[in-house]
Amino acid sequence: MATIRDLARQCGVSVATISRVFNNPEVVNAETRDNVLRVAARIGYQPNESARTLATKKSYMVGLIWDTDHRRPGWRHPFFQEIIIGLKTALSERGYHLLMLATSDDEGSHLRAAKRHNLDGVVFIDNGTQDPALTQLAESDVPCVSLDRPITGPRTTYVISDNAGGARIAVNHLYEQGRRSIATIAGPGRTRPGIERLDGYRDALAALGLPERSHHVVEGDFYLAGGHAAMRRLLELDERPDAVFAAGDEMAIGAIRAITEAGLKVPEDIAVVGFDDIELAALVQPGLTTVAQDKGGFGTAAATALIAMIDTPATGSPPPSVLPTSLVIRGTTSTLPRTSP
Amino acid sequence: MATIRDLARQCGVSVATISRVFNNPEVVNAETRDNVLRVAARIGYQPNESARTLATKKSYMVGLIWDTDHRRPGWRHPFFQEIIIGLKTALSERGYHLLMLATSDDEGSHLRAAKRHNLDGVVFIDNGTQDPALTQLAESDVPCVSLDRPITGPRTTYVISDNAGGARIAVNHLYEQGRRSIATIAGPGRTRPGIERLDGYRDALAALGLPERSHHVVEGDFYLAGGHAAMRRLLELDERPDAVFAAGDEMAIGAIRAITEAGLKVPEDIAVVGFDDIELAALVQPGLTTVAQDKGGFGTAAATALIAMIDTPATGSPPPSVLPTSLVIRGTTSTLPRTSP
DNA sequence: CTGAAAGCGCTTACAG
DNA sequence: CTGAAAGCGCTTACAG
Repeated sequence: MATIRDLARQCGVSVATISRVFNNPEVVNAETRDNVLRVAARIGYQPNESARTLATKKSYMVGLIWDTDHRRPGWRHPFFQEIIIGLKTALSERGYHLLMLATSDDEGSHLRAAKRHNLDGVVFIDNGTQDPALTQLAESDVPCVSLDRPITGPRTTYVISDNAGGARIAVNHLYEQGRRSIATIAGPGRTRPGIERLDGYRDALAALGLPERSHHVVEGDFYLAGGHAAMRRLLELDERPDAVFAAGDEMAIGAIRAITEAGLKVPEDIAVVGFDDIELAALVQPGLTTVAQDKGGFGTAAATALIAMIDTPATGSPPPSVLPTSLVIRGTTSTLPRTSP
Repeated sequence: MATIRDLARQCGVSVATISRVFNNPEVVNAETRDNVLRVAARIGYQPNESARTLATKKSYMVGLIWDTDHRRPGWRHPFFQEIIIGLKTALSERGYHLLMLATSDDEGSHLRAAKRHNLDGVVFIDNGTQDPALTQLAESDVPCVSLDRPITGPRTTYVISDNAGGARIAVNHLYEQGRRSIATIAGPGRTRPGIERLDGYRDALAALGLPERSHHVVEGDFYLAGGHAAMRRLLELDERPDAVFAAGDEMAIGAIRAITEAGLKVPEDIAVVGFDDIELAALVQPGLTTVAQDKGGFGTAAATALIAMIDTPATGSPPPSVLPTSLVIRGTTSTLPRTSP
């Protein structure tokens, strides 16, 4: 590997000039600059990032904390792949790379890992726990962006979907389809999306003048089995709902299965709306009507917020990004002719 | 951040001794060592990775090249998430981190990016193209592991599933279920898995003494729509098959849809076996019998091969890893009572 | 077992 | 616009 010294020698200039050509080109004489660039290309010179980071304290690397512990199945969510890609793409447009941190790096101290590697920022995907290592990181001076979980700190913000708004859209849609007995399979009460989607459901019912029946609210776990179990409980009610808003697509699919097993039809007997718009939603039959989250938007918003904090040291914490959701209407709420794939 | 100099001062030793405590502990006096460790913990010292990398040329970082270009939908494959997690996990157990490289970093020269960042190795996920930047990297002295695509170089190896073996298992299983007219929806002929799975299908037919009918082989694209279209062609044949081996789960699901639309039943009229065992395979109804790939195994095998090359400079290219596949029997080939989720 | 010193490849005031 | 020099925080022969 050619070093800055080699290049300087070949160009007959000092290493300082070489450095300027790459970091502050407008300050060097055009002719010298062009020559340096030409020679650099010829001998394949490129600055060593470690040396650069050591000198500048800037690594152009953003850490990603993504807890993939087997014991917590949350990471299986098909969203993460799209979120990470969105993040990676948005970051790399600004010249940053993504460093995936080992889960229990440095005795679980993510902050230490961030310092060791001179990370310019960190983004973390909610792991559903109140991990003290994440809190410590959020409270530090390292720019942080949290996905899907509100968390605060001097240079910390978060990105989240408009969960309540999405839930309202879902309920309103069911109402427009003529449904008047709308139940919900909620997410776990300890998760932010679980809470907010339930709030939105309640708000929508109230706004529509529909009574809220406590037995029409059952809690699931965001997974298929939980949705299935929750639906069975709803089916046992005397006052059977004619529609269900499930706070997650997997639960919605579990619910549909329970409905079908009970000999009822979707959407004729019970209409179903999910939340997320996972790939599967379009593939099941009938297709699942659902509230789509802007997966790519998570990555873009996170990258934007992070880079704002990185580039402007004076910036404290930008306001959280609340991503709009949108309704995707498919077969589970509408009896229009089904389309072929 | 405390530096090695601070720590040395507080311990009353030289920086060389501090360095040894962390890199070569057995060579320093036990008492001194314990004291250094104690003080280090107290003041929160930890070595700066950039400085360390600059001095040693070893970054403990492995690059991941994962082409997520929108124009190529291949990256949507739900496998990648599991593969990446397996890789990350296996790597971090050995102290390595994963750096996700921007797709078109440095004018597409991944080799340059690897050099700049002092990467110890690189793994790349097949993007389905003959990317010259990948070839260049494979031919360099940088340890490389390719996933799902054979590629060679002085310090390059790859990990791939036993595609032909998996295809044979699938066909044999259909045979055991009494099927004698077994068609296949093959993967694209330009992809390695596509070719190998077709070979396995042919081998199995020959071994079973079944005739191979050319019109029973149709090519798909690994996606649902392709599987659907391919199946429609098979259904138009005079000699309709009683079983189909689809070289990918999404194609299998597309095929099932086509069969259902034609008013036929799975598995009664036509049994179906897929390949991959994506999450969806267990969620569709009836469940999809399929040849499971060892997703986690990709990551583990890649990490093992890479670290062997990194740790032993004398090592050339380890032999490729061929991961065993296994049959997962579900409803599309068996009419046993369906289980609830 | 330990220390002084050189070196890794950059950047950046400071002079000119 | 350019160069000499110090410095970023480590590691590692080389002596002792």
